[in-house]
Amino acid sequence: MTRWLSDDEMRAWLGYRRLRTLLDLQITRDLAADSGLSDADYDVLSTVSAAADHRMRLGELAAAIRWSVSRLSHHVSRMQQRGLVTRDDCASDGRGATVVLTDQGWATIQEAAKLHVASVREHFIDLLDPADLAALATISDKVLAHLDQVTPPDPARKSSKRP
Amino acid sequence: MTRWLSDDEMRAWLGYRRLRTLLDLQITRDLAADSGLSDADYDVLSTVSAAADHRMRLGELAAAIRWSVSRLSHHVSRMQQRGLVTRDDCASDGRGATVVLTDQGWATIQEAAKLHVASVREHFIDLLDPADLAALATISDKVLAHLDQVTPPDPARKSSKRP
DNA sequence: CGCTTCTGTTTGACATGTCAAGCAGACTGT
DNA sequence: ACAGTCTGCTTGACATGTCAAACAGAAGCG
Repeated sequence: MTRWLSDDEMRAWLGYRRLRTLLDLQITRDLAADSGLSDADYDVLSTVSAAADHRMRLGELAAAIRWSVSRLSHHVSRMQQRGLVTRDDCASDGRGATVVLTDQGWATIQEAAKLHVASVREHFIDLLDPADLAALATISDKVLAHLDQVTPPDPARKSSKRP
Repeated sequence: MTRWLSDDEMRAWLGYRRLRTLLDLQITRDLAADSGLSDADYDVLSTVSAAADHRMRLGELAAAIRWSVSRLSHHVSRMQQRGLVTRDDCASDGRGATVVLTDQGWATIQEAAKLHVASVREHFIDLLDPADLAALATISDKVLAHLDQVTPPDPARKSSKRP
């Protein structure tokens, strides 16, 4: 009954799996060594720094980086301790919380971004030729299009399969 | 100074990043729903089940799935509680611990594997054509070859860069 | 208004991962 | 054989992630 993976399919799948494991490990390691940031920190800082005024509603931010709101709330508390961000009340909504980059946070992410790009180039992008990059983009487009259907990014989710 | 990513490079990198995030999420979700296993559980069970006699030294197992020994030790304890594996003394080395699949563990992984393959096909492999699969294998080969140099799989590691 | 319900966020309890000891059995050289 | 060291594993303290409950303000409605 089960359609097992052929050799080629297995090679692609295991390749992806191992790539994911080792590449992420390496990039995380570099990031920590170079800038003292975790991947999580980097995601938060880079996303907020791209927003107008370097500030963003907590919920929006969580959605942007696909985290649970609770995870973000905890993590922002920790980053706040370290002086990277601040929490601010939201003018238009009394319940709201706004995450704001501190000066230190801004300085940190600017420096980190440079080193991070270097790391990404060294361990990934610069190893690939244009055809590889194009193929990768194609692959992710295909898969992401499918996943967006299965689990809509935000509208009423009813998980078509696996109830 | 910094060589930022071009549009194409950025597309490939972000595509990979998002792919990794969402695909893993989906597959993890399926695995939990279908078989009550976490990714971690699956890695352990499938690796041990592939070994002779369904048993494996703790250290070897840790190396095979690229975990720290400590992580594995903790996790095996939890899986032991759930009746999926057992710990056994090692005949040839008094310090050694051997992880052994229980009957329940074996039954579980066999069932889980079927559903897992289906999930991998549905959300990934079956979405790609042979050219995509080949490209993916090429990409991971290139990157993994590089990473193996930077951080040797086990021999004396001296981390050439970033001291 | 005053109620009910909804929403955005926080919180606490608990699961899982990491790091640095701790420990006991194996190995080595004298 | 035995002191010193190495190895394989376990443990405990702590960091981070998840889930469900608790809240307070916003919204809709009689």
